[in-house]
Amino acid sequence: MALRLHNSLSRRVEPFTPIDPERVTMYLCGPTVYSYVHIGNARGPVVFDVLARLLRRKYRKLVYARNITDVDDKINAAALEAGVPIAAVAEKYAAIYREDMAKLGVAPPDVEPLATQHIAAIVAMCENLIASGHAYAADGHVLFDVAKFAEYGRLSGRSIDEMIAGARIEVAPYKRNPADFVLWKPSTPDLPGWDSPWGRGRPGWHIECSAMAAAHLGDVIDIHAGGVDLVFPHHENEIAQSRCAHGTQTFARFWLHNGMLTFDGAKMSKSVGNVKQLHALLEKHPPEALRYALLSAHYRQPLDWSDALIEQSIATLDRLYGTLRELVAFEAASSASPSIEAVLEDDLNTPAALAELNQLAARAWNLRNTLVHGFSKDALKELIQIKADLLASGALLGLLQQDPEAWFKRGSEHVDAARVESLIEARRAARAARDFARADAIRAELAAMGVAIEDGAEGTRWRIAN
RNA sequence: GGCCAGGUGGCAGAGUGGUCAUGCAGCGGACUGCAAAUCCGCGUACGCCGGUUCGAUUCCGACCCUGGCCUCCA
Repeated sequence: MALRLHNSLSRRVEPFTPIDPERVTMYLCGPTVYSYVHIGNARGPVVFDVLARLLRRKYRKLVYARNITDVDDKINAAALEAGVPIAAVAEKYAAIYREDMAKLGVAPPDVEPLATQHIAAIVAMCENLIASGHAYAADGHVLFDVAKFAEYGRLSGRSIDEMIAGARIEVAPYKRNPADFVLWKPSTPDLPGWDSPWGRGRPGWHIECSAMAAAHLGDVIDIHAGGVDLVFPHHENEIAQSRCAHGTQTFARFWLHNGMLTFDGAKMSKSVGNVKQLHALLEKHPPEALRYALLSAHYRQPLDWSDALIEQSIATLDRLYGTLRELVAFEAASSASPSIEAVLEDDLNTPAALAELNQLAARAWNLRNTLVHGFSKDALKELIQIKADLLASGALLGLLQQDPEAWFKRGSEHVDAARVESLIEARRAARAARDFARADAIRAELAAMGVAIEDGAEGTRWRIAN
């Protein structure tokens, strides 16, 4: 089956074909590193990580770029407030971002460009746009002249007239047109700045992405992704800058936009104040459950974040890892082609993929039970195939890759395993002696330690209680 | 106000013109000393009103409601 993706440019699902199948290019707008990100900020990186995994299976080479915006007014403000150098703020939160993404199972992108390392390219792009008449310098600023780009507004489906009519911000006097946006702006001595033909200054946000995408992926890229809240103005502006600077008919052939995470009935955002910080959630909950939760809805749909969603994700992973735990004795077959690939190729339908994952696990469980009751060559053959499929499907989603025991004993560093084992042995002895009061007392003691026990045919095993 | 998405069973959430999503929770049963875990079984879901159709949750139209963008934002 062929990969099909929803393209925001056409507002429909289209067959995806890269310009160069030997080198597929994808860009995702990364974070501005001025503070901790919230869980909503992780949705794009997670769902497009699944897309990256899919593309790597299908094509020989993918170049996936996810930038870091390390020059921004918010960073300046955070540094001022903390009384530390601006670069220190950016470096600190960029490092935390990388760590937290790794915990979520997000594979690092092929390139992670920093805005501050592309200043020369940004300045060159501004000069280029001025030379071609698409931008103008005014009052230390460089502005993009939206009237010079006929297709401005096409992605977001709005006209320049509407934008002007709906403008709620005060229009700066140096703008020719209220919709013109900043490519370069002046800096004061206390703020980061670089020398330029227009004086010492710093880049506007939109042009950073255009410059970094061009530097690492080329003038025309296959896929550009980001949150749906970036469609306007950020992505609209990127298209305008890139196409005009490069003289191309296309900037990104496919525009992919993930829906918003909501919380308390509204989009999760710092300005609304209804945020759940990713870093804090990772300390409280199994990271894999957070990833599962983020994949539980289709990426273009809104997803309401809640404790119940996390609990449900943990419960489902318990079941899946519980099945895998029963299958450790069976060696998985090799070179599996994940059966969930087909649904993922249908515009990244991760909920359907998760449903298939559960069905695979159920099938594996049945086969395992069949084998327990009597050896069957066919059942064994199918089981090792399904186990391989389950693991390969999980790998495509970035799930189920840990040792099942590690899942059930996560966070058990605080538990004295030797003591748990000796209590389990004492309980076994009490039960053998039919001293159930003592056996139950031991079970209660274990529960107080945060340990849950499961009696099985082969004895008792333990796990960390949810 | 303009432009976009949506409204599916207790909850989360796919999908489809006419059998089944899937998961969580719940209920009943098996197993267990009792639990837990596991297994088996169960529940007349598609916002509202019209239309098209032999048949619509699925297509069309109106209406109601929710969310997003229009300003920083994943």
